[in-house]
Amino acid sequence: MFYDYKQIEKKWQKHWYENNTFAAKDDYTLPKFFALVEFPYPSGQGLHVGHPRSYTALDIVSRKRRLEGYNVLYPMGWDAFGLPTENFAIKNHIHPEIVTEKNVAHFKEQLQALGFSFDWTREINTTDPDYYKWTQWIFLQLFKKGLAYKKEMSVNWCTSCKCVLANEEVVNGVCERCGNEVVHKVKSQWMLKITEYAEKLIDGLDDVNFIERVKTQQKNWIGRSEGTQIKFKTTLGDEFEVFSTRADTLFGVTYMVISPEHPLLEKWADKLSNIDEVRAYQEEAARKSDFERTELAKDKTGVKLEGVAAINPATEQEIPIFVSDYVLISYGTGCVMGVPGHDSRDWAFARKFGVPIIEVVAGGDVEKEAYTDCDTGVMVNSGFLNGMSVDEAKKAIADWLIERGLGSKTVNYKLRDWVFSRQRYWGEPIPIVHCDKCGYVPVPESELPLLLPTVDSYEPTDNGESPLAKMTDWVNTTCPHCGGPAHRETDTMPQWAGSSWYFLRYCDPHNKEALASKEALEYWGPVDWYNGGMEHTTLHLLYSRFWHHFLYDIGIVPTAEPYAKRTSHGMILGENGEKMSKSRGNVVNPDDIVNQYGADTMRLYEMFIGDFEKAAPWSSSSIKGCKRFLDRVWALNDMVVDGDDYSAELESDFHRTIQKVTSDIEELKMNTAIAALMSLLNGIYAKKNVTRGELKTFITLLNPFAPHLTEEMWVMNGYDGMLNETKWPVFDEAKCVVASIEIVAQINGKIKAKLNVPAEITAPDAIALAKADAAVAAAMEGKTVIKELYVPGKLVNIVVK
RNA sequence: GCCGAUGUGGUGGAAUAGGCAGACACAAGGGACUUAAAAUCCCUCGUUGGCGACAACGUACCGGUUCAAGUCCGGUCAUCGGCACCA
Repeated sequence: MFYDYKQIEKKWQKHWYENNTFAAKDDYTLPKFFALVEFPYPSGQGLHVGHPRSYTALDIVSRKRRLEGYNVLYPMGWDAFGLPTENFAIKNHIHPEIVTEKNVAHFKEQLQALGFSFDWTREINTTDPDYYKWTQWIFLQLFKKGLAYKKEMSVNWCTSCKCVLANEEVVNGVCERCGNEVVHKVKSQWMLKITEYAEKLIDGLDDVNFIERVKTQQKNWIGRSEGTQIKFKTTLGDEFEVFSTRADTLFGVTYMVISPEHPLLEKWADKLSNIDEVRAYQEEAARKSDFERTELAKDKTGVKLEGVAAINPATEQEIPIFVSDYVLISYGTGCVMGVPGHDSRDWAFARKFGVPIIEVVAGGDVEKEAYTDCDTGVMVNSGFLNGMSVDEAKKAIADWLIERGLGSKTVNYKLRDWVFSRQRYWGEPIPIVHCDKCGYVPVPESELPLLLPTVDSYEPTDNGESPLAKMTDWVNTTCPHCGGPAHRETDTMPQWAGSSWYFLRYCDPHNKEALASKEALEYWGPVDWYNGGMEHTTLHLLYSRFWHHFLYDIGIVPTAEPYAKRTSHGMILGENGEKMSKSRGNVVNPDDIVNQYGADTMRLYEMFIGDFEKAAPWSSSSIKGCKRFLDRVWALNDMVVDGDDYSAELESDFHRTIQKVTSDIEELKMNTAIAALMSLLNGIYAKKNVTRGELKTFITLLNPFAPHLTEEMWVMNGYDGMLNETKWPVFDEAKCVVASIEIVAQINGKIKAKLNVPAEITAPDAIALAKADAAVAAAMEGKTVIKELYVPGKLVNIVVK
């Protein structure tokens, strides 16, 4: 009988949705499993075939865990604030709320058409005031603890989005989203002190089960480096500090460099005879965009300060000070010591500006290039450090500096504080009021949510203010503290705000009193398994870990780390092996696939496509194999014979397949799990019939992958209850082995024969059997046996000469 | 430049802990069924040589360890991802 996937899939999707079949239970005594996938941004383009790769994988894990008796929470929601919706609204003069609503409805329909077992009773939306009330509440807690602060600073400004960007959103000097130029602009911005959590965010990685590349990427991004902070006196009688990881090279310091933005330049201004030249250089540096700084900056520029010099504390010699933009104001102290002999940037600078190069670590040729090796060199020209290794010298010089009050051990991070303001409309209003008398005052918690007002135009202003700034009725308010006139903050939060805690809301999504009840958070937290894209490693994943650590510190959540386990899926590429994009014309639309092959085939194919963690190109012909497999499964309906047991010829195959599918799913090796099921099906076909017991196990194993087809077959064949309520099959280890196995006989590692032997055969018997084989005997003819070995279940190898 | 990953047939990819390389599929070729096509079913399918049972070679490249290497070690090349003047 023909398998009508369109009708069958729709039927079950409706049934599951109307009956809340996959709703998590509120019974907190059951063993729990919280599976999480990144909730989508509901764009106008609809679902991408990349989304279902992640969603299907954890859907499979969730469905299996339910059959194993877990209380599973597998939720879904909408990360709906954000620029594309706002830009669409500007262009078409439609309120972003209406656009969002429409997009969400479309996404939801598409997700349901794929048969995911999401708990739709817990659906959330970051733009819902009942939700963003708590986003604002968390911000206020950060503010109260001094972790949210406003700062006049140079920010990344996207000229096209007319909006500031976080450092993480600037890619190769251009805007991550639109690809347009990013320039520096001094603006007053809300900042979150993520740097205060740098250490905890590194240490926390030891307590979680994240795939290694996520851990290393986060560690590199945070960029911890240990070194020494060293004081240098100047000829003007004052002093300044530098940070160095190579304090051992102090005797080789022949100049200093300070960043063009450094405040010391102002302090020294009237003492500098070439101040005009310095000012011109500062202006030039400020004009450079990030793109110019990173792409064109390999050639060193700079100006020597006339009228001030530094004193090397080790040699007590005067050394020149330069200003140069290769030193960043935002890292370390904004000043560095120049060691041209042992740092390639300093070497290039020294060569260009004629600064002497001194060798202090022997082993290279500092006339030709900087010698940066720390492992093998020996200290020279370095007074009391001479003869030491680099490591010994680092310790000795640090002690020497500390004793004299000239230095301290310091740790620096590449991580910067998080720029949290956006001059845009479609985001959570920042719940702060500015009062001339009282400064920045939080909106009282009782007044949350601070609703986003309706505006006439969503267009950002050219002077860089949010469209909210034009809403004077809304902006002008009274100070919650003194009652005097005050105005509201008009910047909104970045898109990352709502997604930094959304998983907590799933635990208790309708709670009016708290972001979630304590009991719910204690039962469900932490997320047991979180799968998502690598592109979120240094953004969403880091931000949400930061917020969760903070919420832990103020006693809201039960663990410091939000996610016990993190895995990552590879991208699905276009058929030509390139990234899918409209401009390349290689986009595959999930709706078309569901229409043509059905959801079960789509799910199966996305899991069979290859290694889950690797990128894989879409293939419109390979998917046919998956459809063919499901058609063959359906055809089992006509092959059923009585019998609750496995047939003798397939018994061990069944046990081994259960074993393999069970473990493969947990390791996200879906492709080999499916291959095992295909092999088993081929075995059933060879036998030409299937017992009721065999069919039951087979469709239960296949159920997480192809839930509609298997549920229908379950009902058709009259098994008890529903398939989604049955038990996951168990295997018997003893029955996984077969009585007779095939081993190979090798001479000097080359295969000469294949032998059928009993599984329990002893080594001497196996070797004797091998020797009895004609081909083996022929190969041994006239040779001396040196060694004989038997690898149980695998092979016999006879070494001869 | 630094950090990480990857490299296997025409294609996607398999191969616990070093033990039959190419599972499972796709594509291709041949055959059956059919008026025909689609669908389905059966066979072949790493390369070279041979009519042939068979032999030699083969997991990016060079070398090493081992009875045995896709897998371990040293080096080289290529591709992808991340970071990139971070002192």
